[in-house]
Amino acid sequence: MSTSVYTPGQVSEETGFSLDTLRYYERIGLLEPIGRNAAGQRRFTQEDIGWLGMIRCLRDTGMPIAEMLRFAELVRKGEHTIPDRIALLEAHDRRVEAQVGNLREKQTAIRNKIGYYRSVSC
Amino acid sequence: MSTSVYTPGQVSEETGFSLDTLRYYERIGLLEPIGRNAAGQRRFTQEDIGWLGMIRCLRDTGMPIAEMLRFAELVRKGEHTIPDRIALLEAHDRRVEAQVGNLREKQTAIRNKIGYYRSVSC
DNA sequence: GCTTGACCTGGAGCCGACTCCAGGTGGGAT
DNA sequence: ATCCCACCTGGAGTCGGCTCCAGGTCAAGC
Repeated sequence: MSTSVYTPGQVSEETGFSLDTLRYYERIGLLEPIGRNAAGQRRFTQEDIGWLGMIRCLRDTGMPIAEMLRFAELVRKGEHTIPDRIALLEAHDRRVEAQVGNLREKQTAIRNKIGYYRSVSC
Repeated sequence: MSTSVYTPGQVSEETGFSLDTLRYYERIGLLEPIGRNAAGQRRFTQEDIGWLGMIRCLRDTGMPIAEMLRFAELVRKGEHTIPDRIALLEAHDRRVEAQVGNLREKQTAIRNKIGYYRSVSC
């Protein structure tokens, strides 16, 4: 089993994060220091990519970076923080739920507006 | 029928926009110039409040201010822009739909993660 | 053996959307 | 009368989250 690694370009391609964003995330500690080859270039592992997938989920659901940092720290501190991680993710899940609810509600209003415009213009 | 007006404080209370945000929106032209009393203080009409409700919907569903400005201009230009307004709102509605879909998808992943953590820690 | 292109660094810049500030005015309740 | 509080203005500041830049290093293909 080859311990395959990925170049920044490949990771950017795969995760949708820009090269700058990947470097930025490493700088602020959202990613642990990424491994390097002899020339000092980053080589991401499968695990890094998995973690970036998690980051992607949290970002896309509106979690601020500050909170993702807290989550990252919990992960680093080891297994005994799993209950805390669950709590954090559950709280976030509730916010996502609320977000969807709010979105749906506002969407209905927008659709009503469209309907109104249609009734006026026809 | 009294043409009732509202103070900035009341409008802020009712719409959830801060006083500064209300002034900001007027400055950038998202609100038309708000009426004033003798002392130069703003007095919002029911219509202003209705428009702010629309703004609230669009903001909360992620429309950038630049696009709300375009919409505001259409509204100002009169009835003949109604088809354009419909088009704009429909495009936005599609984005909202996509947003909800993405949110749901990511939420599922987060819930799976929670489930995984539970399976590990129990 | 040279070019090309992907990568490196530290630091500055940008963008959207507010938010705050200083210094000033006016009006209603006590 | 006086106090206080809500309001006013123009302009500066903040914040989150990237994004860009200059100047440099390697590696591989032609």
